[in-house]
Amino acid sequence: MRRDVFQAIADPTRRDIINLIAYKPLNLNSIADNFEVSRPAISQHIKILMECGLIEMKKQGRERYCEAKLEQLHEVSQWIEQYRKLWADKFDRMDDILEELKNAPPKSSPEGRTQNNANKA
Amino acid sequence: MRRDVFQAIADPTRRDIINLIAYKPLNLNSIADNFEVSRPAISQHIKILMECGLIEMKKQGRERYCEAKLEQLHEVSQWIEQYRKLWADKFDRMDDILEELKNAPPKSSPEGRTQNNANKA
DNA sequence: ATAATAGGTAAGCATTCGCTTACGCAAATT
DNA sequence: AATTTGCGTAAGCGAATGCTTACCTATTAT
Repeated sequence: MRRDVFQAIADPTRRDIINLIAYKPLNLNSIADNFEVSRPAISQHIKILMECGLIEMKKQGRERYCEAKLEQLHEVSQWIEQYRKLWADKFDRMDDILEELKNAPPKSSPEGRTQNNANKA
Repeated sequence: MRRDVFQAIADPTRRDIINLIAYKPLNLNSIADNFEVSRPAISQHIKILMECGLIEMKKQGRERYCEAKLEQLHEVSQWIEQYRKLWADKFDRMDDILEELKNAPPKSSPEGRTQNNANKA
């Protein structure tokens, strides 16, 4: 039972769930109302999303509010980011921006980050 | 048989394959040499990566060189990007950059792109 | 021509996935 | 107290996944 963010967002229903609660937490039944599949199916998706940290549950009476905690997307983002220069300028200016980032001093970040240090291309 | 980029990069072996050939194309056996699993297993992974456009094959004699074509990662990147402001500043300055992008006029892009127009948060 | 090499693909198999129905329990309603 | 509502989870099932072995066709080497 692999459980990582890449796996979690591979399922379209789970991405839709994230879409749905990204900006406003919802309880489980409200989420399930937006889908064709059964409530238990949604419940299982939510469980997976929780297990890799993309969702947090706030218990409130008998309801469970699901709140998106998308920090973990960073892992995916980073993996893609390392290749961005191989394709990005076809779509946007992001690679220029990244170049700037590498050359400019950090703005508001203390220690503890070893970000753009190993870039071997 | 769903076949999309999210699904394709969900498998760690496939991500490793991409890693391996991102900067230098390799033929299939050379790729397979880097993994524990059998050559056919790798061949099947390559097939999947090809089917969603992340890899192209250049036939060269009896060898097939696999070349990474990572443009399709854009789809994943975009999906994540829309939520970046919900978490990014915990890790880097990207959200500031995105704000700048929205306010600044485009640098080297003509028409035909409707990028950062709908951002409802 | 024969053998070796590169690699595609089918068949089979164990495991995982996504879903359903069924059931259970706690909180809220009546 | 009894019922309803919200939700977790087990069991079961078909389909998909990832792997293997076996076999096949092309290209290259001898």
